[in-house]
This record gives sequence, structure tokens and C-alpha cells, in this order.
Amino acid sequence: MTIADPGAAETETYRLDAQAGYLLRLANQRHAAIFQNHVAAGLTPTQFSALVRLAEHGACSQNQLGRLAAMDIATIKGVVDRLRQKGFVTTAPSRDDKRRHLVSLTEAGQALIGELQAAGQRITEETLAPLSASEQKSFLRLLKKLT
Amino acid sequence: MTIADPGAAETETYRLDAQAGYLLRLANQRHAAIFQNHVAAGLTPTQFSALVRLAEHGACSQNQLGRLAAMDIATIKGVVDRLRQKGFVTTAPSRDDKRRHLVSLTEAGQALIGELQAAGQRITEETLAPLSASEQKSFLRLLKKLT
DNA sequence: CAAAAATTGTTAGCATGCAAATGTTATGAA
DNA sequence: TTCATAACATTTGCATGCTAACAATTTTTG
Repeated sequence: MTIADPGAAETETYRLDAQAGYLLRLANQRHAAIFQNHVAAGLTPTQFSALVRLAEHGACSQNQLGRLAAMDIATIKGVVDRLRQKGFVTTAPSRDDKRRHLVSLTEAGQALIGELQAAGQRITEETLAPLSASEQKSFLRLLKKLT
Repeated sequence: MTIADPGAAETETYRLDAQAGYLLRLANQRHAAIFQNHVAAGLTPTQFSALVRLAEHGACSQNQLGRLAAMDIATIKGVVDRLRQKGFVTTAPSRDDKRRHLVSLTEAGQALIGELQAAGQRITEETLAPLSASEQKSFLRLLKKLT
């Protein structure tokens, strides 16, 4: 009669602290806090990813950048708007395709990239610090399978 | 002179696809999509966590529930508001402490818990499906260390 | 070629998630 | 007891992140 004591039965058979989604949210929270301590210019992790992808790939359309950085088209629009306000990217209409707005790094944005990548390394190191070197490698390998 | 070819040098020394924060964001995205396919009543992962914690712990104050479910006080307020609108929780002023609002499960909320826990199990299973059984165990162990 | 389908970008709405400022109430220390 | 401190809750502001609806443009297809 496990049903007879619902409270005990439930907490034994289901533990929120063992659920992938809950733990992923907590790990994300911790990473976001670490990120904020390392990156200047008031950049967010999302803005950071968009800038790095733009440097990797070169100028491209807004939607294309969204796909490169794994962001929804509604999300990437806001991100590009804010990066433009901060002076790190510019947008210009494409001659080839009148629908497209080409997004490019400004000089200020280009100048920031090296610093951002160095900070990114430190952020990942600190995020993974609770794990040993082999655990870190294993964790990243498994995490990549879940994307 | 690795500096001479900035584009190539950067992409070799820094890969966004190997950064913990970026991968955590992608894994979260995938989990959120899976969640939406399994949970009824229009519940979000956050609302889900709050309900389950409330069932585990019993009625408690809003801030306390936020700590149990790892949510900021501004976040838990919105979550409780929406759960109240949906009829799954009620709030009542505490006699002992006039600052507190006690949050409790309604009958509808209580009735939902079992179903939610079953769905939660399936969601974690599907989220971790790309991993083998031993990899799943290993991943959850490492992930827990990063929270 | 012309209609259907796809792509690009915008906007609105909803739900986290955090910081910071505010007001109320409770508690602990001088 | 009084005063400083802490805890509780609310509100505002900003930044994701998604859905859905829309208009403009391009591509595909019959």
C-alpha cells in the first residue's frame, strides 16, 4: 500500500533535486553569476555569444546570426538592437536581398573580441572548477550530447 | 606569428561550442522544448518546481518557497501570482508574522501533483535519452556538483 | 509566367530571472 | 526599552526566450 502514505511515497519515488531540468537551471544560475564577475561593458552571456559568433563567421544577416548563436529570431532581434545601442555592431540593408539587414562588427566590437575570448576561457574554468580535469572533460562531452 | 592571422588564431584557441555556459544554455533550450510536450495545464518548468516543492514541504511563506525552489524573491512572486491565477495555490496572511503570506496548495493543485511527478520522470528520461544508462548517472552526478 | 511556399524581419504578449529601491514587520543587542 | 538590524513582500527596470501574427520579399513549383 504505497498509496496509503502519499507524502512519503512521492518524496521517495520522485526527487526534484535529481531531475535534469532542475539541475540544469541551477547550473545555469551559477554560471550566470560567474559570468557577471568577469565580463566588462555590461555584456550578457547572450550578447557575448552573438559577438563571438559574428567575429567567427563575419558579417551576416540577423536571422543567420540567430541560427549561428542558437537564438530565436525574436530573441536575436533584441540582442542585435542592444549591441547596436552599445556601439559594438552596425546594421545595413543588403543590396542583394531587400529583406535582409547585414549585421557587422564595429571597430569597438572588433577590439573587444580578444578580451572577450580570454574572459570566456576564465569563465568556463571557474564554472567547471568543482570538477577534476578528467571530470571536466567527461562533463563537457556528455553535455554536448544533450544539445 | 599566430597573431598575424587573427581570424584563424582566434577560432583555433577559442571555440564557443566548447564553453560550459553556451552548452548549458543549449541543453536548457532542449529540455524546455521537451518539457512543453509533456506537461499539461500550461505549466512552465519554474511553476512545476514551485508546485512540487510546495507539495514536498507543505505550506510556507513566499520567500521560503523561493529559497526551496531556488528562485529570486522577485521571480517567486510572479510565479506564485500565476499559480494562484490558475487556481493551484492560495495565499493567506500569517497570524504569527504579519509580514508573511502563507502559500498553500489548493485541492486542484494537490490533485495535480501525482501527475506532475510522473510527467517529470518522463521528461528527465527523454532529456537524458542521448546518453547511456551509465552516462546518465555520471552526468547527473557531475551536474549536481556544479550547482 | 503565376500561384504557392519559404525566408526575413517586426511587433506584441507572456514568463522567467536578476538588481535595486521601498515599506512593513520582527528580532536582537546595547 | 529602544535602536539597529534583519526578514518579508512589493515594485520597477532591464534582458533573455518563446509563440504567434503580420508584411515584405524571394524562391520554388506547377
